[in-house]
Formats: sequence, C-alpha cells, structure tokens
Amino acid sequence: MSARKPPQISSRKLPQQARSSGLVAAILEAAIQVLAKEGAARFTTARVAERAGVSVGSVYQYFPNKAAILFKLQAEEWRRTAETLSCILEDHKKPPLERMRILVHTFIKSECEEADMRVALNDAAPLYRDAPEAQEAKASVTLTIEGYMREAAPDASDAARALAGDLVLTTLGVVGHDFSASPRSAAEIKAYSTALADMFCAYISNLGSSGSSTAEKSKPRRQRAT
Amino acid sequence: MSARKPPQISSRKLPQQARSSGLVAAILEAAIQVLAKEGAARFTTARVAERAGVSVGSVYQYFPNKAAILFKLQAEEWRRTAETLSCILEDHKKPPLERMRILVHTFIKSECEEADMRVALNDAAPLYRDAPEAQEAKASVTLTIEGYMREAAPDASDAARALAGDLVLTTLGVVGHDFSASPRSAAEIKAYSTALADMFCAYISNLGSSGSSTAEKSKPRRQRAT
DNA sequence: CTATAATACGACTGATTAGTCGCATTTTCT
DNA sequence: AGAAAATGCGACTAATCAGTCGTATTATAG
Repeated sequence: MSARKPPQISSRKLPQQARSSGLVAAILEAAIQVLAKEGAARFTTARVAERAGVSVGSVYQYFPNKAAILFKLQAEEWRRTAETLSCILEDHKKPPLERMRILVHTFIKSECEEADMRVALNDAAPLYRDAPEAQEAKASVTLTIEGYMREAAPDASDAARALAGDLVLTTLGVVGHDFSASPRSAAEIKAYSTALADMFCAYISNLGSSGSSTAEKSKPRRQRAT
Repeated sequence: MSARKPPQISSRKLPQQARSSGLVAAILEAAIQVLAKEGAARFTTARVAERAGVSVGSVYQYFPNKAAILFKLQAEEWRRTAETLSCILEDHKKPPLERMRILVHTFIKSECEEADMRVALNDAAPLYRDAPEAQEAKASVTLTIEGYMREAAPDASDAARALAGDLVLTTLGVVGHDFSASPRSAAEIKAYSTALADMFCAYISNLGSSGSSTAEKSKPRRQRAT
C-alpha cells in the first residue's frame, strides 16, 4: 500500500432549501438499496442517482465523491450502534455479566439484519477507511466500555481493563460481522450469540482473579522473551 | 448482492515445460509485491505482468482471470496456516491450554508480518470469496480443532465443543486480521496475544463446568485442565 | 413581474482496466 | 535439419466509471 489519499469526505454544501434535504435523504436511501442489491463492486454514482430519481450532477452537489456517500452510511451505522451499546452497558439495574450477554445477543441479531448491505459496505471499506473522520467514531464507544469494565472487573489494573475492553469490543464487532456474512437461522443466531457471550463472560470473570499476562499458574511460568 | 458469478478459478493450463513453471512462480511472486506495494485497488494484471517481467498474454496462459491469481495466493496462505496450526495443536507433549497460548502468539505474530499484503488480499476478497474452491479450505482446520477440543474440554457435549472450536478459530482469524491491519510494535503484539489467549483459555476452561447458556451468578469456577 | 440566486440536469471527458488474438520465438519431436 | 507444437508477446478492444460543466429549471427577493 503506498498512495493513501485522504480526500474531503464531508458534505460539499449544506441543503438550504427544503427540496435539497429530501434529495440528500433520497440519495442515502438509494445508496443503501444499491449496496444491498448490487454489491460494492457495482455501487456507482450513476446507479445511486438513477435509483434515487435524480441526476449524477445532483449527487455531486451534496457529496464530494463516491466515498463520501459510503462513509455517511457507515458513520450513521456506527452512531446507532454506539447508542444502543451505551444504553445496554450503562443499565446499572442489571448485573454486569448479564448486560454483556444482552449486548452480544442484541448486537449479533442486529448485525444479521440487512446483512447484504453490511457486507457490501464492508467490501467498500477501502474507499473510506483511511479518511480522518473515520477515526473519531470509536472514541465514545471506548469511553463506554471503559466505564463498564471498571464496574465488571474492579480488581484488574487499569491497563488490563483497557486492553480487555478493547479486545471484547473488537471481537464482538469483527466476529459478529463474519458470522452475519452467511445467512443464519434464528436458532443459529441464538446459539452463536450465547457461545460468544460465554467467552466474554468467562474472560471478564477471570480478569481480576487469575493473572492476566502469564501462562496460568499451575505450570512453571516460563515465558519466552522477545 | 444479486449476481454471484463463480467463474473458473483453477489453472487454465498446466506448465509442461520448465520455463512455464518458473513463469508461474514469477507471476505469483510479482503478485505479492504488487499487492503489498500498490494495494488491492491498483492490483491489475498489467502491473503484475510488468513486475514479473512477462507480458499480460503470458499471465492469461496460466490464470483464467485476475481473481485466480489472488485466490492462488490466498489458498497458499491458508494451506501454510493450517499446517502450522495442526502442528501446534497436536503437540501432545504440552498441556492443551499452553498449546492454545502458543497458537495465539504464533498466529498473531505471523499475521503482523507482511501485513500490507494480507490487508490488500483481504480487500480483494470479494473477487474470489464466492468461488467454490474457497470452501474446502476450512475442512482440515475444522478437524484439527475438533480433535483438540475433545482433549481440552472432555466434559462438554459434542455440540458445545464444535461450536466453541469454531468460535475460537473464527475469532482468532478475524481478530488477528483486524489487529494486524494497523502497524504494531513487538510489545503490543505480545500484550494483545496474551489477552486473546487469556480469553480463549478462560472460555475453554469453563466449557465443561459452568452451564453454557445462562448467566452465571458470581465467581467463575476453577479453570484448570491438566 | 423581473432579476438573481439556488438547484437540478445529463451528456460528455479522460482515465483505467480485464481480457483477446494474431504473430513471433523457442522447444520438442522425428 | 525441418516440421510441429508449445510458449511468449503486446497492441488492441470493449466496457466501465468518477467526476465536470454548460445549460435549463425553479425558487426567492425586490
């Protein structure tokens, strides 16, 4: 990989009249449909425009380039996910591990809906993932998980907690995505979610008690150096 | 996604003379370099041919299309990984959980090497992932992990073991890939591998003892095996 | 109502690329 | 050596697509 170009990805111009807002919404909706129905490779500005019932020129009035459309879609997705995630993890009425289980089931189920669109959006990731705007999306989620981990594993060190939170979140995201890439029955979804939640809960439960950085205790802790 | 075309992806013709074997090798080597240096989007048959010092025509003598080159690269990668994985997991001299830890560290480290090429190969996945040949690659790995799980979690049911093995393997693969997508220091690699191994070991240890489908109440069960 | 700005349009351009085909070169066979 | 087969070549084709620009349409202001 050599030439990474971080082009402008924000809106070219803000809608000033009523019709333009509708137009932007129509474009985004059309983009979702094109992605889901045609896949990332056939996602073109022309097709989006046609499906939205507008001209390519109009598309470029509000999006500086093709990547911007995809990024907007992805960012909106991230925002919704982050919101759901916060609600579940910060529900202090339930015990932490139960919240984690609910989170996993909710996330995986949601991931399996509109799987076509999500897979295609992921295929198109190379087009937008290097944009600077893509970085900030993870910040709020990191804060949420850190708060949760403080509660769920109070005995672990800060560093261990941060790493564990990051790992759980990353795993949920990528494994969930991988799982949803194939069509799944409701039973499969449930079984897989349960297994994933089991794994997270076992991990989090052990964070405080058993040491986190060396091979477990019963065996001599000979560890390879770098 | 609508139009899935599973085109021929195997070799167009087998090398019959000595020079052709060298040519095929040169093409594959060039393909790796182009992928790593230019990225998936700029991976073209012309560039591969130029770098290999042959003509496009020659490329198409041995590969029916561009996807076939990428698939060959990926398949080779899978084969090597499966081999390493079997060696580690079937080393009966070591206790199961230690083998798992070694596996994770080995895999993540290897994943972080040539990360550019791997990321690019992944970006190109839409081109080859629907090929029928891509399915069979996972079979041997599944067998290996099932044998391992029988040893590591003898108390769990067959179904639970199969699901757990699949989950661990999937997680290792996709999380490893995600992790290696950003440049990492040796210390980061070590810390992350350890955390991931911790998670797997905690999960596997708990497989037999605690029920797998409901939230557990308090402290985890003992996590030893062997 | 007219002038002016905002919005929408879509034909067009320039660039890229996968894959082909007829011909040249090299190897093998007799 | 000479013929025949295998291999190698690269200019070329047909297709696709991102993004532009001059013009037409519509809304707003005066």
